[in-house]
Amino acid sequence: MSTKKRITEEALTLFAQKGYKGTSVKQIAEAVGIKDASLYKHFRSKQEIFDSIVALINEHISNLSDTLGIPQKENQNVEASIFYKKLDLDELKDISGKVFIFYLTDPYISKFWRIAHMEQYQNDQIYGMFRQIFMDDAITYQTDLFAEMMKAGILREGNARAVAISFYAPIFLLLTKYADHSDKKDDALEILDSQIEEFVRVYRKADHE
Amino acid sequence: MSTKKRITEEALTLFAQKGYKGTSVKQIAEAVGIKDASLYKHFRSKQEIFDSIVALINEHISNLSDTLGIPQKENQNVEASIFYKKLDLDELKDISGKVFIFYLTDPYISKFWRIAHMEQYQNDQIYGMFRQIFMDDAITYQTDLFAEMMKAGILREGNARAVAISFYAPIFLLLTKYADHSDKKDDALEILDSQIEEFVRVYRKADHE
DNA sequence: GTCTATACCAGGATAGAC
DNA sequence: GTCTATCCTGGTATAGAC
Repeated sequence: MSTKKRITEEALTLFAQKGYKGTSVKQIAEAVGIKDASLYKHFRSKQEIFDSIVALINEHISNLSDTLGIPQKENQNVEASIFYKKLDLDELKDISGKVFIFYLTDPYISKFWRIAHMEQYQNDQIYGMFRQIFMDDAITYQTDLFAEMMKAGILREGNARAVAISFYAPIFLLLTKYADHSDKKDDALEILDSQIEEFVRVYRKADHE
Repeated sequence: MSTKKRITEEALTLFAQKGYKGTSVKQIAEAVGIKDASLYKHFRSKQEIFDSIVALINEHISNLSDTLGIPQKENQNVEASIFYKKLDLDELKDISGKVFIFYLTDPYISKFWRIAHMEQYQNDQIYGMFRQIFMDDAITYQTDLFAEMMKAGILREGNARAVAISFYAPIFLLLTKYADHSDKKDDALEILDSQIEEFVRVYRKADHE
């Protein structure tokens, strides 16, 4: 791996542990195995290292949405997605658990989550990314999904957005609670399962039981 | 107000804006209207100022639970609380809105929320306080409340804890989203209302409609 | 209990040799 | 592209006069 890339990766780890201000360029350089002065041949400033992290995470997340088959942009055509058409409640349960565990254990996502929380009030860019990905996009996606499922007669009729928030908010809370404790992810999964069971119990249409 | 108290208050404001590392003792002193050196007659270190903030918030929150009539400790006797016995779903809606707005606008709570998010990975104490108050205690409280309401026949039978998380998690998500935007609190309230309406629609027992 | 002056150090960044 | 040496700034904290 190029030295430049290694600097970005090590900085990501350190910023996620101790925050931007809590990490010195010397520490980053040490982690890479060079002197701090050498680092300035690759980046012009500490801020520029941070910016490269933002770019790295953006890139990583773009790749993810391809892999997971989950649309990232809100203007994406929901009806066109195969994903939606065939998804029933059991699949919902299954895929939620997988996405949850993924978010909890993926090294980029979990570090991004930590940095976003620490730097949200100092850095508009990371704050915006966090809100878009983990709040706005996630809720929009679930809303569209549930609206489709209501149309398809899988889900009880209702306010799709409110239902989506009811479904997603517990996942968000669990991510907040366990983002830094992936060792306790079994506890988190147990709670998640009972949440989804409760959701299915309440929202599944009678004729699908 | 004593100078010592004023230092704590100004530091609370500044730490909530720019974080612990992002705030210098000079800035705190300026906000108070004294020189930074004078500050050391009241506190022996910057860390000690931070500790006084933790104490201040703890005190404030203790006072709150008296005012709001909401038990803070999990070992408190739930059945004994008058609050529980007479609460029906309309009251739930009403009190949730009030507590939500309070959390969003109370200067101590909102600043505590911000500091807790920024310093959670550097400071075990504030991290623990945040989790206890906004996660564990809140959920325990709601769980006991809903269990009582199920017994009383107000709420549909079910997994009280899962129902509690379904109810509380959207509030938590909204607090996260709007903690620093109390100007947009009307937007937040609107979403909150539709969440509670959806909750009531689903969980209210038929004979109570 | 407030001030001025100052010690001390760490962090970000640059210069220039190799 | 890495190193050593160095600069500069700003932050925490202390000393001592008033």
